[in-house]
Amino acid sequence: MIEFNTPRRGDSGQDADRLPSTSYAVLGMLSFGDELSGYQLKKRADNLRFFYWSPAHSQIYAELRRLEKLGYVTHREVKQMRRPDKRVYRITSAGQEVFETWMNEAPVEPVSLKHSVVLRLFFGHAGNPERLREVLADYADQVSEVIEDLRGISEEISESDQFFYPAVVAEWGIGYYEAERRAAMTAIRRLDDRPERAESQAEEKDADTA
Amino acid sequence: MIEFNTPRRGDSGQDADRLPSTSYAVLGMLSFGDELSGYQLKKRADNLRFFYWSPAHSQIYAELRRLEKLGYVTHREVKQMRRPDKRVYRITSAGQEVFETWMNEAPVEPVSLKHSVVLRLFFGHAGNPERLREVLADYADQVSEVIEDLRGISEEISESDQFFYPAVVAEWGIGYYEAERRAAMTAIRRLDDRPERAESQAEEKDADTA
DNA sequence: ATATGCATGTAATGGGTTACATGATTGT
DNA sequence: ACAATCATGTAACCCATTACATGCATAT
Repeated sequence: MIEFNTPRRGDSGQDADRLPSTSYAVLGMLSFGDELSGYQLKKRADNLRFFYWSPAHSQIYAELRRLEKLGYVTHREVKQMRRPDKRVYRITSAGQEVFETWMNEAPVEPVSLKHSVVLRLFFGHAGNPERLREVLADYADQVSEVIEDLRGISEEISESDQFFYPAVVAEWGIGYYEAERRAAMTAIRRLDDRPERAESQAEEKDADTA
Repeated sequence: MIEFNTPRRGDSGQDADRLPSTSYAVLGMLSFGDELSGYQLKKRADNLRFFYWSPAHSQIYAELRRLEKLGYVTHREVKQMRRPDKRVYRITSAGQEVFETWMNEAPVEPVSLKHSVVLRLFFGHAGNPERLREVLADYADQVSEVIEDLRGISEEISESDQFFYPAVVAEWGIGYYEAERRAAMTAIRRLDDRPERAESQAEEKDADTA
């Protein structure tokens, strides 16, 4: 019988597709066609930080080596006087192809998020309520700054059609962070409005009511 | 001379604080005081999935072993007839302490998110616009389902004061996912409204306009 | 019968970070 | 003079996932 013995990666040396998303992020940044060094790539990756975590520079270099081995990028040594040489990378047509395939065919994955502030809110019973309010307020402030940054970026880029997609993303980001700010503030209000079960005499912890 | 030779992890066998956030998630789930098996813990962790990724079960078991070695949890073997024994874990007072310290003292970190749909939107130039619209619509649908789930959970728990904090988190989640839905739909509208730069004659790709 | 849920774990591998390393240039 | 920026890379580690492994019980 012809049995499909679970075609998993590692079968034949180098497994064609199924790259980690970081690879696609790097490929994507090169998909505009210009040549970029690892250093520049890292800086560009930081622009994605609003909706995608930014890998460490060492990771970018590792990624580039991998992509080159797969034939998706090539590099060229650029000699510079009075500066260390740079190695600029360019996407190959094979790279363009796999990137487009990913764009069009990859399944729609849910966001993966690690929201440590909300995690702390969830476990609010175990902490100091005052401090929790501070944490939330602090978070709301941080978010406000991000919104300002995004508004700035949005204005800069929404003129030119060249940045059409990034502009749409910036708008998305603004909506997202505004929702975060609202949520944090609503949460604070909920904490304030809570009918406290020992208002004045406090000390619910290690007190009599064990 | 008393020199602080960079107290980094790995110095003295087991490094007091600075646990990964997953440890705190596990500790938090045990901070209610009940005994839980690794299996139950995994299921509880899945409830955090709306705002915190859920680790693999093997990771939970590994985490429990680590926490036990640190003295933050203890386990007890529970014999069951006609069923494999279970090992239930309980938080220790040392564990409660470090957890509370984390709750009150940990710095307010920004969310770390990997939004692959937005990543694809950002690189929209490299894909099929029709397909991108589909992806966005698909995402909006998935988000709608999450919202329904959250609404259900919210109604269930918002009665009892016992689930005060989780209820606040559920509300936050609803606000967040509603913003996501709106953002996805706004993005679709932007794509639709875009003044297409070659509407009828198409073929901007590998055509003459190189 | 077969699948699904309960329950626990190990092995292999991978993705990623932090710290270590080096070295020149430009700005303060 | 010192710090910051450009630029590239390695080593050590660790967090985490996937797959492998086992085995009983209940529901379909």
